[in-house]
Amino acid sequence: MAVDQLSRIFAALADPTRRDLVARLASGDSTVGELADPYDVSVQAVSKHIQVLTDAGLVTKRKDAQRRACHLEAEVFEMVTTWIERYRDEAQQRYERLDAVLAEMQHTEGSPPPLQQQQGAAS
Amino acid sequence: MAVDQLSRIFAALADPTRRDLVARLASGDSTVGELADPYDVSVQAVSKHIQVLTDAGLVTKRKDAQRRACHLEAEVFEMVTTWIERYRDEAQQRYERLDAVLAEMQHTEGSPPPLQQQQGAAS
DNA sequence: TTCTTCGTCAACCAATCAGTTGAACAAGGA
DNA sequence: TCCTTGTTCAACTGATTGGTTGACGAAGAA
Repeated sequence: MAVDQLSRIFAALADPTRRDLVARLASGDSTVGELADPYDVSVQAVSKHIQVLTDAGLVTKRKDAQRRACHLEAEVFEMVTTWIERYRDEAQQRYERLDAVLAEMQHTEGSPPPLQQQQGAAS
Repeated sequence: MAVDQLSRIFAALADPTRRDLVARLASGDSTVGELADPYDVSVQAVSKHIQVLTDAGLVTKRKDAQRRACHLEAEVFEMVTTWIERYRDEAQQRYERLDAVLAEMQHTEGSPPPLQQQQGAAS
């Protein structure tokens, strides 16, 4: 495999159609045809999207006559959250070490932090 | 290019080099030159990677003479974890419901479970 | 002033991607 | 058996991406 699984997962979730497929699969397994129905692209295009999700390990398929029942493998999400939380926590701890004023900024989500307060990089 | 921020974040993190940049920025702010140093690609290529991270809102830049101090905006990660946890939890709950359904179906063993019984909140 | 450093912009190239259409295949139903 | 349905495969197209090189602007150093 040329690309690691984490890259495939992120790349798979970077597409809004594929995120929508994941969202719908989270509420129940579906066949390719059912999944393709709401979109105004071809079934083949949706089949490709599902293949991308499958390659990333996010979806598995089960044979059901001619149909393919698609199932969301939600455990794979752990790889993403584990990766993110590692660096988010690291950055957060750096924040807290840096300045108590900055620590308060972390609670006010939504307001962009001013750059000036990040002086003195920890390098 | 009307791509939403969540798509830009996932796309930005889909590249191993960019994830490495994020990892390094998590432990401290750095200039573009410092960030570019370890890789054997051109500075321009790394500058582009940083621009992708900036467009996704993951990195901000602060002017420092000719240098640009890059800073990781770790709060943006919340968008990702929020999205993921929503569907992971949903799938997890469905899985538990499915377990109950399957347990009940073990009376009538012999036929594979039809898809319809795995739908939690479809209709 | 001129030189050097740092970073970005512009143009280009090869590879990948998301979509298309048409064909093939597998399985049930007539 | 043939026909229909569900899905994938193959080939193609246009857009995007990750890389390159060369040139440029901004700012400190000589």
